[in-house]
Amino acid sequence: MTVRIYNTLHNRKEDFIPTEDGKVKMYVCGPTTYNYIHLGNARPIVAFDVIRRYFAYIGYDVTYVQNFTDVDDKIINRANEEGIDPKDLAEKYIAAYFEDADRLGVKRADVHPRVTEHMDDIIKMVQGIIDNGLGYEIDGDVYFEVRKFKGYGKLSGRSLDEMQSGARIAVDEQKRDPMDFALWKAAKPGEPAWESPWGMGRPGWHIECSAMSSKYLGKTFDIHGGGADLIFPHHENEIAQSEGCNCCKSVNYWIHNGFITINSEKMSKSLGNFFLLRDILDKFPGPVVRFYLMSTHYRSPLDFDDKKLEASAKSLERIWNAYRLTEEKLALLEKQEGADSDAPEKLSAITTETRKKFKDAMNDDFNTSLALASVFDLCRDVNSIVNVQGFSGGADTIAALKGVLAFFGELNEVMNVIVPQEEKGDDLSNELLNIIMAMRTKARAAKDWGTADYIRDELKAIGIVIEDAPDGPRWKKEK
RNA sequence: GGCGCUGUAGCCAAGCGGUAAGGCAGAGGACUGCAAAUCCUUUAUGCUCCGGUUCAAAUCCGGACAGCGCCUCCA
Repeated sequence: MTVRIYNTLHNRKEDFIPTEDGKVKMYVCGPTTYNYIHLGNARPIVAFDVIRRYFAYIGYDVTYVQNFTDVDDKIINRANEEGIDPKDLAEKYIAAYFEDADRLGVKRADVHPRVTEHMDDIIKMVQGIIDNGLGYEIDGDVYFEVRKFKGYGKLSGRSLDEMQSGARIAVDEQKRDPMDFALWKAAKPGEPAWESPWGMGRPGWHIECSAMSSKYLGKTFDIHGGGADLIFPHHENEIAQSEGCNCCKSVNYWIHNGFITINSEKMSKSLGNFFLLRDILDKFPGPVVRFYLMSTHYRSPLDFDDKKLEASAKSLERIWNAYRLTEEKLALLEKQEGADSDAPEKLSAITTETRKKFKDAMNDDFNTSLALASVFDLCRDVNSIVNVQGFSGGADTIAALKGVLAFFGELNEVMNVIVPQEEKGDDLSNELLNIIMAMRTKARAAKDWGTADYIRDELKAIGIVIEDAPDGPRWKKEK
């Protein structure tokens, strides 16, 4: 079965057909690095991380490019406020971006190009647009002439005339049309500037993505992603630039994620109702936040509050418990002799079925919510097989349990939250805990419930949870 | 004003014409010294409302109501 993708260009789901067999070339708009990223920024980062991981999982060779906008009005303003060099400011927040993304389990892109390192490519593209008769220069500024580009508006589904009637844009007198946008801006005093055929200046906002995507992925590539608020004008303009310069279709599939909302209102920097990702990550582990972001389809709005993250934490715990239970059962069985039952066949049937459901869900426009439902089904089935009283087994059962753990690992390649991260402490504290657990076991044997419960309560207070499982007591760290 | 999205149980959320997945919370039961974890059972004659098409609609069409987004920097 092929992957189906909701393509903003045609407002419908379409079969994914790569430009080159077996390969996926995708570009996602990255952050403007003038601040720490907020939760809303995290959504596309995770959504497209999952998409890219999924393509790799089903055998595609994926090239993933995500840019950093490191020259921009906001960066310059902010740097001026702080009295530092814009370059240093951008570097600081790029480093912070990677810290945040790492905590969310996001894989690095194959290339993270920066605007400041691609001035030649950008200038070349602006020149190409001018040479094709779609750009014009006035006093060091270069504009794209939208009226000259047939098909302007095809992504956002608007016509120039409709937009102008209700537009709230200030008309710049020197532009030929109010909708014309800047490809190159003449330098103002005190701003970073680069040499160009039109004098010192810097790129407009949109041209960077056109220049860098075609440089790394080719003139025509498969997937371009970003937030839904980028559809217009950013992505519309990208199409105009890329196709206006290269004279061929630039992107086959446009994918846009929905917004994170607070009380049903869009979370955004301009509204001021945003939460910094790192602040949330200080309250909830990365995998919990990642799971929360994947629990809703990427195109739907996702409302945020702490309660939802708490529910996500509990849901995730359920998956992790199933994994641990299997792990412990396996360890137990490896130490004792036993005979195989029908467990191996059942376990293998379950993984086969789950793998199919998981893929079907993901193939249908990356339906992570449905895909996770199949994982929960898997957990329930595995738990019920493994947790029966007196469950034992021989070589086949042991192999099947190993297979289940491997399957969790397989799913983890895509979701990256299925397998619990190792949370054991250092050797010394593990040894001490084992001694304490042994003391408690003695107390319980002597029916000294007071001591046993005291130990359990005190450990709970420092984040160690004791469970007296049928196979014996075990401990784990909370969350 | 133009374009577009959304409305499913207490909460979150799948579903895209064939008779309501999954998670959280709740109830009952098994297991347990008590818990925890786990399992079993249970929780929407109904999917904002009103019409229509169809043998069949949460799903398609029309209308109403409510909420939201883009059209301006924004993921």
